Amino acid sequence: MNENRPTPSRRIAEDLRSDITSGRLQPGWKLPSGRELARRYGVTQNTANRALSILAAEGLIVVKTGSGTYVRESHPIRRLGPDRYARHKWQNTIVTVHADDRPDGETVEQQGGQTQDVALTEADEEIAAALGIEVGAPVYERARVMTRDNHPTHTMNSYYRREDVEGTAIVDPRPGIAGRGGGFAVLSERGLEPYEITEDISARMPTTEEALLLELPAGEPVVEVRRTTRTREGRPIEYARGVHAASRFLWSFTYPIPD
Amino acid sequence: MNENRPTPSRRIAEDLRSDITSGRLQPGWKLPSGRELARRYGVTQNTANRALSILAAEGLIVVKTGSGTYVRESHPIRRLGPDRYARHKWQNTIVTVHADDRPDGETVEQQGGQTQDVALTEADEEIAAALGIEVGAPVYERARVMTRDNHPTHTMNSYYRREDVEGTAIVDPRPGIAGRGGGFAVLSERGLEPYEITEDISARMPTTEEALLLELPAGEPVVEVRRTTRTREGRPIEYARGVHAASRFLWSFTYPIPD
DNA sequence: TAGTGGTCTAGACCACTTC
DNA sequence: AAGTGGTCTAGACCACTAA
Repeated sequence: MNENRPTPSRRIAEDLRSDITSGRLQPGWKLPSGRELARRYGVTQNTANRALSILAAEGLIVVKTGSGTYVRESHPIRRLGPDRYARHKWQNTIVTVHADDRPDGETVEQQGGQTQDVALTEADEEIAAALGIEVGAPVYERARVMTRDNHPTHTMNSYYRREDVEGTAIVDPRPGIAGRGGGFAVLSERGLEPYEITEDISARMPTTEEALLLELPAGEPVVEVRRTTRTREGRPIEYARGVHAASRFLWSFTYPIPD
Repeated sequence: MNENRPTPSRRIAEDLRSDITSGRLQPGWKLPSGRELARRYGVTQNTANRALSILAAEGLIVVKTGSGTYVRESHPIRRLGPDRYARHKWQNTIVTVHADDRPDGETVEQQGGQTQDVALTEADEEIAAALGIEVGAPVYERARVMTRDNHPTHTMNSYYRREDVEGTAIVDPRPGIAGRGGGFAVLSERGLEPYEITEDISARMPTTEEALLLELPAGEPVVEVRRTTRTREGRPIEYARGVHAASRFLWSFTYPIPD
């Protein structure tokens, strides 16, 4: 099947798409209803709906069932660079347990919140390789869901060797500890000062669970970030895996050209 | 509408999905046909097809019209890091014009090829900002489509200030010049040695044109890379914008934690 | 309660691939 | 020629939203 044979639904989608990209339909505006499009183009409602779902899969519109379909509004995009791990942001952090009376440094996450779950589990192959331990070895998992303006934006699951964090605030299941820098501060106190980070970045479509958890509209991919943190000696102290709603973030790296 | 109400099509999709993730259906294997599923589940072919298109949108299967649907096979993933720009890869490159008699250094791109289009055009806002010039100023655009095993993997459009590359091999429309390092070598000869790179990385669904050009299956997002190259003095000499098939690449960055 | 998107059945045809 | 995915009409019902 020629992927671009003009079928009625594709023609309708095309019209609407050009209305959107040209600005005739502004972000946030409501599109004609499926029944209205059906009437206008002399097709079935089913066919008109198909046109809408094409645009939804492209991420151009957002569907609010029962209400209508709307031109997608772009969120402000957060630029993520190495700075967000900067030492001065956690170096002098007093590790408190309650989110409310945290002194400062957490203005980084302003307007943001997070849930937290801590569990002792076993290292799978990926975690084991990253932390330099055996598969099945006990690791602490700190699972977080970050939110912004009351909507989830990304998850971040950190893994630590058991002996590295046993008894520390990291393992305290109460929320509040270790926003961005708390974990690093705790590790530092333990003599495991973070020195180097490796970030691996890739993108894919979300699983159904992720789509639900992150409230992703149809047509929104996710970016997967795998982060390994090591001491100056190269000893891995944290492995983290995060899933981000793609439209809300941008990763930025600046580096000198290597020899 | 509850996004997870179990409808017939979703139930079928769910069954197939678990067959795939569990390994009962191996990558490359053929799924039951729509008509067969319809018969098995007692639904319309239309409904069965809908189930398949759900999986396609998730990127789990690949559809070969007229032949069948198949469990998606994962490509080998290329890991992209700063090394690919390393000086030794282009420092001593003799800039030849024909791809065939290139001395070496291009083993980097083994099994790969590229098309090339050069044009003199006008800087849009984004390009102008990156290159530090006025909007509408003349820039050379070098548009490339990279292929691997005869399939396109990504595009890369580079932009240069006109005066920087006028008369150089970069502007020669014949293919062959400037695979990875050629452009850098030429700029170096002009006294504009690349020193620092900034890469901005984001992901989204492809436009219809991109999907066609990159032969993207349904449910494959793209990663957009914006690269700015500067001299030691901070003078921008190249701005490039690339679109990558997400499933074929991974970006990796290692850096010390900043202060 | 009226309007919205979402989904379904039943039946049909098209373009493509495979043999 | 048989089988495949893709799409369509016609008509129907459901769950949800908003007034």
